[in-house]
Amino acid sequence: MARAATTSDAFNAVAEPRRRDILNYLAMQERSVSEIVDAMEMEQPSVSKHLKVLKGVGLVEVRRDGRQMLYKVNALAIRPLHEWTSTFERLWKHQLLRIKERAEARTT
Amino acid sequence: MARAATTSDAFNAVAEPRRRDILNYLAMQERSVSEIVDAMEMEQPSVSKHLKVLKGVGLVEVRRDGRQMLYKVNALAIRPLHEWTSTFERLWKHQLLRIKERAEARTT
DNA sequence: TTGACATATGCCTATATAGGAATATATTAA
DNA sequence: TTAATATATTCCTATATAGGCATATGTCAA
Repeated sequence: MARAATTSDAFNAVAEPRRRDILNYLAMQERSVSEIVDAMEMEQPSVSKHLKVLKGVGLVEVRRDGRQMLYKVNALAIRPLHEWTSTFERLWKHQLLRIKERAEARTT
Repeated sequence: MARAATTSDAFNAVAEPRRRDILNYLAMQERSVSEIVDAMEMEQPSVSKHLKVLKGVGLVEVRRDGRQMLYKVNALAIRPLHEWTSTFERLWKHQLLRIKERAEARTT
């Protein structure tokens, strides 16, 4: 079997760096496709395709404004990723604590 | 061009559900490959390959113990994902607040 | 209606897998 | 040394893109 589809879930969708770039850009405010194209320095069809994937997994929402399509982030769709990573927070804090302890042991 | 390599970074590595399963399992404690195979109900070569990818991006660490290889999570490698998602936390809290406000407005 | 502007979609190609099967490598016990 | 156990690697295949290019669709202005 091949790799999982990027459209399958938010984890796959944000695995693509350009899509994270787009989400970062949209985090500031709602933007039209052409604004994204200018900011990202990507081809317009490429941006439209990435936006389609992001929309497919609910990471962005769109509304039409005349000839323009205005996209914005749906941050709630990112929360599951945040929660998954949070389950490891206890572990890395423990790691950092041990690193700190070792550093102090050396200085003492 | 094709899709980015899963070995390129942690974002790509955790995009694969089976690899997240493995990380979740290892979060509890260090495990040998065969323990992972039994727990995940996957073929051994498949597990070894996923572990190789995880190791490649620093998400797990290994040590040998006789004939066994013991893998454990390197939680610090997950922190960048957590931090990236955190940049959207303000936004989804705002969303939730608005949802709550609307709900209250209806009941009032 | 026609032309221009803003986006989306279709087509094609190169590439990177995941999984299955078979096999190689490493380590320990007899 | 040899057999057995534990993992890793190789080979092969089906599949899912991302990006480039051309083109279709949608909307507004004249």
